[in-house]
Amino acid sequence: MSRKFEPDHTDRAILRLIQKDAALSLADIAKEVGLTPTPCWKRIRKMEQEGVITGRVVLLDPEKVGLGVSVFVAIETGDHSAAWIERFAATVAKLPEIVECWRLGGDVDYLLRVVVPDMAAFDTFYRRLTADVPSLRKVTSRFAMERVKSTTALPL
Amino acid sequence: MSRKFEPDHTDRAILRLIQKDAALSLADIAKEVGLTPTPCWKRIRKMEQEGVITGRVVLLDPEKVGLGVSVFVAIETGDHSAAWIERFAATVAKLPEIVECWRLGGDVDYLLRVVVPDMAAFDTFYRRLTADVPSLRKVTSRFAMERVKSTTALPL
DNA sequence: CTTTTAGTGGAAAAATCTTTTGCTTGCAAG
DNA sequence: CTTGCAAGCAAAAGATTTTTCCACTAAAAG
Repeated sequence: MSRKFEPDHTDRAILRLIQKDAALSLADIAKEVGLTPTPCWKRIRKMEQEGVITGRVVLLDPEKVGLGVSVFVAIETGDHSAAWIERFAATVAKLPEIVECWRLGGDVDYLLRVVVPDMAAFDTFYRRLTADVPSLRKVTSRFAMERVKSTTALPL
Repeated sequence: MSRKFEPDHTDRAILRLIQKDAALSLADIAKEVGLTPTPCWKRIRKMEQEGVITGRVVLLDPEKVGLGVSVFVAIETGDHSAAWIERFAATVAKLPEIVECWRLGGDVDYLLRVVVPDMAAFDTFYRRLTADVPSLRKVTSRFAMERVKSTTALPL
């Protein structure tokens, strides 16, 4: 499952470009990587089919849409059963404020990033989370003061 | 600076759609939100000009391109001077493995997410980071075992 | 040595999508 | 009233994407 794809130099050049700006026309991409639009398009289509490219999305300015508050929530659970994990995953999937959830190794079991309009909304979220998920041993919330860097572009 | 934009119901519907799939044609978006392509296009262009939409990007499967390891690095600094902060920010901007960097309130000063191919690469990164940045009081690295959820779509 | 086949690229045509233009309507300020 | 936006629609114009078909190369097969 999920066999690796071996992008060559040109594939990587294409990916580097469209990871930063997916609005580039094929003609522009082609010129940049030294090809014509057709082979460029074939490479991109192939990478989409192979699942290397998982999607094209629009990014928003959180402040501008009134969602300027990001909170990191570190969770330690007291229950590591499969049933608990499943339930937790379901809750995470259900709550749209949770934009990221990682299972970690070490002292912290899960790390979430939660996006809300303000502190009051976070409180509402927090109550819902702790009400929905049983056996939370320790929950630590840290508020983001500043987004120093944030990119969706992987270091290719 | 960065005045807020007040998207109406239709704007929000458009944003919800293209946050998930920016490859949708105007005709599809228009049909979905109950408009024709032209006003749809005008709304999108306006939101781009206003800075609500900050970009269009392609997302990749990290595993497929051999960047399956994400590490969260929590940093506590011993120096809170403006000079240190500036230097730290410069280093963060320079290192492409750092895909996210947040300044937090509370015990942890900064939280980074670092993307690398494997543990060895993380070690290389870690040495470079600690060599480049002075006055790090405490650095805690936590490895991601599983990406339970990860979306670029804000909860509109 | 050929011959074949798979892989990669290119030019041009076809199909589709984006962007512009011009017109219409509704509504509110004067 | 009527003037002046603001928002939407349809159709035309302009680009871009996608297809089709062909050429070239290198490596495997005969």
